[in-house]
Amino acid sequence: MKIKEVSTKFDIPADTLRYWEREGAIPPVSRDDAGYRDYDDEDLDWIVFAKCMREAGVSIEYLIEYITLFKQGDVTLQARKDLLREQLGTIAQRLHEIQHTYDLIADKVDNYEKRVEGYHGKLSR
Amino acid sequence: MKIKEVSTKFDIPADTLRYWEREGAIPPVSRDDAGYRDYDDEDLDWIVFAKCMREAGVSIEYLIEYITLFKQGDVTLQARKDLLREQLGTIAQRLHEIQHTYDLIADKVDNYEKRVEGYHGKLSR
DNA sequence: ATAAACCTTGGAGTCGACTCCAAGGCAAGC
DNA sequence: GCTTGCCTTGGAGTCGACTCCAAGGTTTAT
Repeated sequence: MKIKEVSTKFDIPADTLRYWEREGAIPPVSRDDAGYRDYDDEDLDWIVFAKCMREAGVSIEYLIEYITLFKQGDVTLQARKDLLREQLGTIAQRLHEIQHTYDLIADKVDNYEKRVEGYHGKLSR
Repeated sequence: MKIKEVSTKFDIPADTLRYWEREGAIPPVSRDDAGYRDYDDEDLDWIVFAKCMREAGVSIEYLIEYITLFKQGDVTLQARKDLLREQLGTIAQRLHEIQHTYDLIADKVDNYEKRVEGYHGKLSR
């Protein structure tokens, strides 16, 4: 799968895919004879992983750290687990914050609902 | 309440509080005789609102838009409601993305849990 | 009345994460 | 074999959101 297809499929700019790889936020991608990126299933899994993490607000730096450990093999299993667990905590917290904001705004919208009605009532009288 | 107290109370750098105000992401803050910011309850409410929104990933630009409408009074009630509702949608989406990532990582951690056990088992044999 | 600890503004600097070239190689259709 | 369209790299540029001065005013404690 060439870079443009991947870009379209996951809705991530090709430049960003290259950037992630350059930085080491995903492992090096397979290449064809011409030196073109040719993503296999494993590469795609990493893209999905990186995309999810980025959406959840995990920094590139964290991803790099994770990949660095990954490249060192099974010796780093524990370390990777710890890293992920730490992220899990951060994400849980973020989740609660956003949940909280969601409730707050939902409430505000409700209030506006009423006020807008009242306002129109006044105008039409 | 002076800026440093507010900064400590809400754990937001004073520079950021000034920045938000400069940009118009919150309305102008009350001042004392010396020209020092002296946050009243209403000002604090705006800080809380801005903080929540920022944590939920809402851009400064959106906040400015909201404040701009707010300053124009009741004529913009409907517009403000629409704006908030739009944000609500975006935040809901973000919430689901993060939830999804949370589940994914929780799963991954579980797997690591097992693999780490196996790894240790091998070593001690 | 002087030092320490606040505060002000305007403007410059930083940082993370892209995003956009330029210069050149490869590939498919006409 | 030439055009069109994709691909490569390295490096520069952008953008949002802070973050950090410098120069100067105020307040408080000693």
